[in-house]
Amino acid sequence: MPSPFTIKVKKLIKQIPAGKVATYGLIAALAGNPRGARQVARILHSCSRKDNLPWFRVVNRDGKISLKHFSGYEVQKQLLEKESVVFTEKDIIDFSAFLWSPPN
DNA sequence: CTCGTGACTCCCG
DNA sequence: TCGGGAGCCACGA
Repeated sequence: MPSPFTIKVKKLIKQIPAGKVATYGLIAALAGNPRGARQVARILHSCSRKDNLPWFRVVNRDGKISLKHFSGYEVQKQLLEKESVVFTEKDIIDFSAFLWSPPN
């Protein structure tokens, strides 16, 4: 039985539409735990495997991919670009255009 | 039950 | 401006 926090995180992630991204901190805050950004990351890692979550739509607060090259970085970038998310030359996502705004 | 481990973030030199 | 250190807390072994 997963904690309520985990449940909410999963639901929120699933609500992110294609072509948009969210930050770990945002998801954590919406799930009721502003300090749980790391847990979001962990949940993504362990749960995306069985729940088919769009983990690639979550990036760190800089709008950058947290993964290291050749450890999923390239894959995530490709998946996002496929959904028309644009990266700058420094591999940063423009939040003013692609940050997901959660419904009330 | 206890312990180690992070796809993070904030704070301070 | 930039880098390092510490806090945070859920999950799996």
